[in-house]
Amino acid sequence: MHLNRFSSFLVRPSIKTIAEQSGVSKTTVSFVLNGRGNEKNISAETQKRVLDIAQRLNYQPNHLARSLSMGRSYTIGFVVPDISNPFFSKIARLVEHYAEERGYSVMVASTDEKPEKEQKILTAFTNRQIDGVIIAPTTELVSSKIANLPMVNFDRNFNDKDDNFVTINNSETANQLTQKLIGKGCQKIGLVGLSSFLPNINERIDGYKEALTNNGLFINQSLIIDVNTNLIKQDVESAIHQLLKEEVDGFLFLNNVLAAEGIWLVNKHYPQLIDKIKFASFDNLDVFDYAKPKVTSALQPGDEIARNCVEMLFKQIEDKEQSGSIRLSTTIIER
Amino acid sequence: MHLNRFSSFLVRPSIKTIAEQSGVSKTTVSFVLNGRGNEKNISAETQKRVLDIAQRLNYQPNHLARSLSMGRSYTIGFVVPDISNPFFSKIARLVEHYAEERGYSVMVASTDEKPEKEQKILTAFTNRQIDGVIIAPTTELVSSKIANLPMVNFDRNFNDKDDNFVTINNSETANQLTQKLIGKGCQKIGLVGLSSFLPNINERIDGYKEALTNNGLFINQSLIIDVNTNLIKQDVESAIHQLLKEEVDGFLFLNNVLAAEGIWLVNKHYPQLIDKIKFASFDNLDVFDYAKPKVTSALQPGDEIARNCVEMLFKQIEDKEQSGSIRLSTTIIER
DNA sequence: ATCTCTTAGTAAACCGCTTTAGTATGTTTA
DNA sequence: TAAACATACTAAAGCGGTTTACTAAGAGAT
Repeated sequence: MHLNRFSSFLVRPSIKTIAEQSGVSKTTVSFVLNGRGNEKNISAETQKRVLDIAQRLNYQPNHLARSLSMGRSYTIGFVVPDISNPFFSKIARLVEHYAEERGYSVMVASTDEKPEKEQKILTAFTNRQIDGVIIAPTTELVSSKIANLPMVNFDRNFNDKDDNFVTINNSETANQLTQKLIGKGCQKIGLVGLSSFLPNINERIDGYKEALTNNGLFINQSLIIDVNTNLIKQDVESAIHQLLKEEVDGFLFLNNVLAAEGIWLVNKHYPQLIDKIKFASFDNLDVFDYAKPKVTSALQPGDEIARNCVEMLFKQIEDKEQSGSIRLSTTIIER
Repeated sequence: MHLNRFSSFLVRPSIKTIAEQSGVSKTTVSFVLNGRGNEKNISAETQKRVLDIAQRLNYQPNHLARSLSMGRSYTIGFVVPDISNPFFSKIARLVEHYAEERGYSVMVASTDEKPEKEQKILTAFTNRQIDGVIIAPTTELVSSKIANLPMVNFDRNFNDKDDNFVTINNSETANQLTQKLIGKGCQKIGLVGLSSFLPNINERIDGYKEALTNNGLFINQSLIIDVNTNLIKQDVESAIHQLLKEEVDGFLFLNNVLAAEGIWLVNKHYPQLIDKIKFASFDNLDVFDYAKPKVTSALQPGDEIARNCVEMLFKQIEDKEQSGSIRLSTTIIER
């Protein structure tokens, strides 16, 4: 055994310490501290004695030992492509909040949209015995499914079965955003998306196409651009140039990162066009509130997403019950 | 013992399983799997046999058991006021990255600037036996210091001794930002800050005052406003009204949240003034790049902050060595 | 022929908790 | 007056690892 960091001058009290000092067995101490004293017929005096001593020693349970013994760590994982993306960090905050309410802690990690990194993270987390994971996956997660880890997907999903999945009405939202642009007079709308192999992104593209068709506009494949996640800066830049060469009069960005980057580039390279072109974006950003140009955006219900994810996960962990999928509505913010 | 989630149909192999299947003791398996086979005189054949079987069974170590035994969890905590604040979430991402490089996982939590919540989080984390914590504290953390948990402070610090602390040159940066505003013709600069009991905030205020004095401008206390963290929206709104009543021609915001809120409000209530007033903000926001009005901001070196925090923490954890404080430089981005 | 070294391992304690299957004593009930 | 029951507790195994202190067998040195 290694020395732990307390042993040199201060030993963290364990239930053994309490047991010795109160003259009862470890078993009794464990029962009392877990509030099972009455159920287990421990007399009131003994219970009081144990509790007093625990308090006096400022006893804190070793959660690791507890977890090892119970096969439950009361810790969940939150795995996303990039925790510094405001969309994800807002949800992280809320997940943390709802998890804490139930005594769970949260480990986070970013996958960078890389399947190998995702796999590594999931392995590290399951080895740490997390009880479940909330994830915006980058790939199919087959091997973790096999390991039978309770899991809730959000934002995207690769399973054929729409199990344990929290998402938004992607195609409808894209349809509405496109409709707004058309309503503002746009006739030629460029779409800047990414990772079009992601189901949620595909739905967004479908919504966009639907809106065009409904309004008698052409679907022009050269106006639909798929950016490489690993080359966002460069790819968005060439997308902007290309689309403006095609003389688009509106942009639909499929997420906040693309929108922020794209708008910045239009500002930089084509300031004369900035007032003539309309912008719409999936995901809201706080700054859209005051920044120019005005951007029409789709606000995802972060709080509901987080709450549903946590609830679904706990349903799996605690009740061994699977959930179906939930599709939440976005709020279109017109500016 | 509870059944763990595998037991119904699939038992996770343990070193015991490997030991049985390879006909050696648990001890030997442990040595081999930890790469100490040669050191411990385990023959090459035995090592190969053990490793092969481990691989075939797809053995994954139970990190909890390991941690319990070793008194080390290879997990650290990252505790900030609000993980959804981009300043913190960016650092979180980097901390996660540097921690992962060394095989550590990261638990995060938000304190909401509330000391009781901070204390609860720290208790939950230490009970989970984290090896150390990187924290932007809201209070003095006396009790955790007593528990002897390796800890690195960043952004702010309440200890008299400047130990294990990563920060930026607050007063110099505030001075420079103020100077920039003056250089743009401002004569009456309103300061919107918060939590002025925080040492780092105080330094920023000092820098602001210094710049005024150096330029022969008056320090007017009624232009220095302290916002209540729990009432940011309301307080910033009244601050803006009050300062504009005083006819300020420049704003210095002491962090990104205040800046975003303040600029939005000026835009909303005083659009006619937006081009006449100059804005400067501590912390950069991506949107400052393209948003109007132009904001001069101080970019904190997130990567260096994160790297230094992680390094300092590991110095404490692994080498039992304390570090002094590091003060990093910001980059002023003029717009 | 004995002593010492090296090689190749292993038994068992331990980390701190939970839980099962008891025990011992007194109290009812038939 | 023995059997059944309730009360108040406990010993010990187990979770899955790590580590210390040994053992047993063969090789080399004296």
